[in-house]
Amino acid sequence: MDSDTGSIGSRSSSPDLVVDDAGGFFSNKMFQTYCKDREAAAQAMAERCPGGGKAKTRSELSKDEVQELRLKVNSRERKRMHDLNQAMDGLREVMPYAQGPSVRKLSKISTLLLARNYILMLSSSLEEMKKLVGDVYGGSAGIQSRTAAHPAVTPAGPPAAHLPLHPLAQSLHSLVASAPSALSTASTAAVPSPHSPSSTSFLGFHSPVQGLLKEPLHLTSSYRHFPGMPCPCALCQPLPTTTSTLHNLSMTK
DNA sequence: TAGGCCATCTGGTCCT
DNA sequence: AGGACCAGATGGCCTA
Repeated sequence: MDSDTGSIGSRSSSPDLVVDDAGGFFSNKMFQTYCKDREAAAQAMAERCPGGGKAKTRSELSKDEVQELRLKVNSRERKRMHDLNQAMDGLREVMPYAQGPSVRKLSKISTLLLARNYILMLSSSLEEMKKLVGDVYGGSAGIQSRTAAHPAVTPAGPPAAHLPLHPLAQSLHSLVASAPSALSTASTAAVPSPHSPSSTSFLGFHSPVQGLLKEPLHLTSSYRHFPGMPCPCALCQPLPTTTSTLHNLSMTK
């Protein structure tokens, strides 16, 4: 009857979720108020004739069969939403946003906006990095010879991953300090996120073409950048990288 | 208490 | 026909 064996709702505060015998998820109160007896009848019927027998049109279905069908559809929809929430959690995990028991989870809309902005910021940073690398290597001959040696790299420069981290971090720091504000200044258009105030530092900036790199980047107080000191912030880690470093960053409300 | 966020149910639509 | 997807409705929980 119920194929929903997915995870429990991702909502951090879902105290009234219970798992029924069939693996379905119901709110306690909804479960109580939502025709418990009818569900039992549907389950009993499902047990009696699990195969369903000959197909009937919907108008031919009995009340119990309609109810059973309804429960089945509900279960599928529930599973679909749980899968969606799982994907959303996966997205949250790779976001440069503090995670932990003391930190409220990003809302869905905040997660999506943050993800978009983060991607835009990374793209912008990558472009800037390419320019800087091009400047470092200077003459076109050098670049051409290197490019020939590494056919996969773009003429703009070798992949960032091939460079030592430190210069990269320095470049990023200078980039970050000099301008951008992809991550800051939540515009009035930003979705209000009262439950995750820190997220606003990443929300609401305009497209990189228009708004990126125009205002100082307001890193959270957790991301202090000191000259010569290794920096744990997300921006200073080689990309792509594991997200564990991001996970360890904690920002309390 | 209002507002935000969420899970769930439900009916409709589209696709296979 | 069945399933996936979507959007609206509803009600619960939490916070300012």
